[in-house]
Parts: sequence; structure tokens; C-alpha cells
Amino acid sequence: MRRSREEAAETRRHIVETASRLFRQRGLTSVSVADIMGELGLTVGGFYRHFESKEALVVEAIEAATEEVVNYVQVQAKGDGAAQPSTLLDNDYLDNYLSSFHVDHPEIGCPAAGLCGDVGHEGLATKEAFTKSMQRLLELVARLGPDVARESRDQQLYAFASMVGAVVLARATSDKTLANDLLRAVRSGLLRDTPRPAKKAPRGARARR
Amino acid sequence: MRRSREEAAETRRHIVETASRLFRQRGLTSVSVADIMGELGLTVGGFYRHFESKEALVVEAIEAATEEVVNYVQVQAKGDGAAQPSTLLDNDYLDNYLSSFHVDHPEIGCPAAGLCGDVGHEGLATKEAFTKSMQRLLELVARLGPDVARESRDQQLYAFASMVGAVVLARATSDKTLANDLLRAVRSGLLRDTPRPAKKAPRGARARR
DNA sequence: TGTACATCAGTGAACGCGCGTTCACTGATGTAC
DNA sequence: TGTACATCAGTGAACGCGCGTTCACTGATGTAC
Repeated sequence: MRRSREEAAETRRHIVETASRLFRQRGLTSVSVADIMGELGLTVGGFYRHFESKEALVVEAIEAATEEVVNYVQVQAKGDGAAQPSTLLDNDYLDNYLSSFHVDHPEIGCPAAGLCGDVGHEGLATKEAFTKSMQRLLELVARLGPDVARESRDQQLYAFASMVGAVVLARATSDKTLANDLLRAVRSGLLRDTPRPAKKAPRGARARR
Repeated sequence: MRRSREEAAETRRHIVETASRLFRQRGLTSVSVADIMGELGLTVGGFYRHFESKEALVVEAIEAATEEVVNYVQVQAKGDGAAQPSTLLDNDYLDNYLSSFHVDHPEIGCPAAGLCGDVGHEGLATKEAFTKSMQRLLELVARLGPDVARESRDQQLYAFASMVGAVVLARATSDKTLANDLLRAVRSGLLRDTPRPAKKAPRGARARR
């Protein structure tokens, strides 16, 4: 039953991809190793040829989910008007993030919004992976987020917290109207707010942290 | 081994109180019925004399946690300067919510922040209880939140999402500095933001939804 | 007020089930000659 | 290039454990007379 190195590597990738999807969709605790392997038509035993523990997979799944959304957002941004990261683009990004589609599809959505609740109850390794993910996502907000978030790190953190909060709360409510109100309120709040006096923000590349 | 009606009622209250604390601290899935009963020195079997299922307890625990923090915040507000709900008070409320203490003590903290991640993966009854909780907490924000949140429902939702987001993310990170940055950024964002032109908000009672 | 009996709060063991992890086994893959 | 053998990806059953829930049982409480 041995598989070639290529096949094994592909299996490993499939496990991480499936885990990253299922964890965001149903939570870290509610998805078992058997669920993930089963989704791939494999049995549990083989899992431990690839990972030391479930927690090790959680860490890689968080990394994979983060790469996935970072790439997606960047491709989107380049794809439709390479010249300048315009306000229009900003709004597309915000609209996508604060959409019913995002609320209804955590499995392909932001890992910060999908996992923040669970990660609070997990071990150090998981929290560290989540922290790295947050830092990557904050870079995205700095480069592609609403104008207000380009001003300062504080503005980025504020925008990020409100966006994640809106999506997480929208997912936790049974009231569709309240969910949509939350999304709309945060969207318009972010588009309206303008930081203090003037101090025009540089549009160019922003130093990585 | 039968207990008096009073004793039984007290046991029931103890179960709800303990559950409300443990659920916020360790999550809905990670706390078992046996954990809760064990904390009270009782055995699991007796649980079902008081509740139809674990989910029924989850619903009551959410309600109890909400009442608890609503009462606490209102008493605080009345307690130290009854005359007017002043800006100073607002800042106390914000400071408490966006504090390291709140991040480190979910068991006595905001149920929206403590449970929103879990509730997304739960059944309808739980989501409905959580929705009611959110509505109660939004009233608090409207009455005691930062000035900005008194202007409109959108402002309340925006403030609420950013506050919950900050606390949930702060709890999920292993980086104390990032956690504190999030709290500070949202706090100063909420205190800075002033809604559009002027349109002074009424300070008096606000209609319940 | 006193007695007989029904009620039922809490016990402790058991139910079937799923969890993360381990392990002997399989047979195709990879390697050494 | 061909053969012998070691490796190891994946299988399937088992490990000990904890889960939510059920149930026969207990004895103090509550009630009917």
C-alpha cells in the first residue's frame, strides 16, 4: 500500500487544505481527525505518518488558510486595475469582507473571523500560529483596507477589530436583519471615519512590521 | 436523598451560575455537564431533574451571564455619580470593557465576547438566546457607551462590533503587546470618532427596540 | 397534630458513541548491489 | 538493467477515555387523611 513520495506529499497537502476548510466551518474542537481523513477517503491511522498530533495540523491549517486568503485578496486587487490601489478597490475589499456571503461561507473566509473564538481556548502553539496569521492580515488591511486604516497602526487595529467583530457576531445571531445591520454599520463606519486633522497618508508601500 | 423545594431551586440556580462562568471561560463544547455538576460537588445523573438537555442549560447560561453583566454595568453607572451618565462614566465603561482584566477573565466578562465564536457552530435555540443577549448589550452601549454610540443604531453596532472584536482577538493572541495594542486602538478610535456633522444626540432614555 | 404514602432531588452505574492516538500489518515504492 | 531487500504510506482494529443521556435506586420531603 505504500505510495510514491509525490503521492504522499499530495495527501499531506490535501489533509491541510481539508482541515483548513473544516476548522473554519465547524470549529477546531468539533472537527475530528477522522472527519478530515474521511473527507479524503482515507482512514485515521495514516494521519500520524504526516503529523505529530492534531494540534500540529491545526497550526498548519491556520497558516494555509491565511496564505489562501492573502493570495486571494492580492490577486483580486491586482486583477482588476493594477495601476493604483484605488478607493474603489478598497470598497470592493470591504464589501467582500462585510458580506452575507462571507458570513455564510466561513470555510473559505477569513481565518481570524473563523477561528478567533476557538483559539482563545487552545494551547500556546495554536495561539502563536493565530498571532502570525493576524499579523499577515493586518498587513493586508494596511495596504488594501479602507483609507482610514492606512493612517496609522491604531487605525488598522481598529478597522480589523471591527471587521472581525462584525462577521463573528453576524455568524452567531439567528436574526438575519441584525446580521446585515452589523455588516452595513461597520462598513459605513469605516468608510466615514477620517482620522483626526489632515496629515495625508502616503499611498506607497508601507514598511512591514 | 430528596431535597426541599428551596434547596432544589438553589441547586438549579447554582448549576446555571456555574455553567455561565465555565462556558465563558472554556467554551461551550469544552465544558461537559459532568464538569459543571462536579464543580458543585454533585453527580451527573441529577442534572436531568433540572434541565432537558445540555443545550437548554446553554440557553439559560447565556441569559444569566447577560443579566449579570447588565446589572453590574448599571450598578456601576448609578453607583458613582447618579446625577448624569457623564462622559467620565462612559470612559470608565469603555476602559473596563477594553481592559487586560476583561481579556484575562472571560468567566465574569461579556457573554458576547466570551461565546460569539462558539455560538456560530451551535443550534438555533442557542443562536436565538445569543441574539437576545446581543440586543440587551446593545441597549447598554446605547445608554452607557461612548458618545459616538449614542448618535444612531449604526454607531452602536459599529462600536459594539469593534469592542467585541478587540476582546476576542486579544484573547486569541499569544502576543501581549498586540493584545494591548488592540484594546488601546479601539478605545482611542471610539473616543475620537465623532459622527458626521453635528445633530446633538438626546441624552435621555432611548426607546427599547 | 400524627401517620401513611406518594413524590422526586440526587446517586452511581451503565448505555452507545466518538475522541486522539497507537500498532501490527500490507504491499507498492525506493534503494543498494 | 535486473534482482533482493529495506522503507514506509495507508489500513483497520484496538487503546483508554470522556461525552450526553438514561435508569433503577435511595431516602428525605411533601401531602392526604
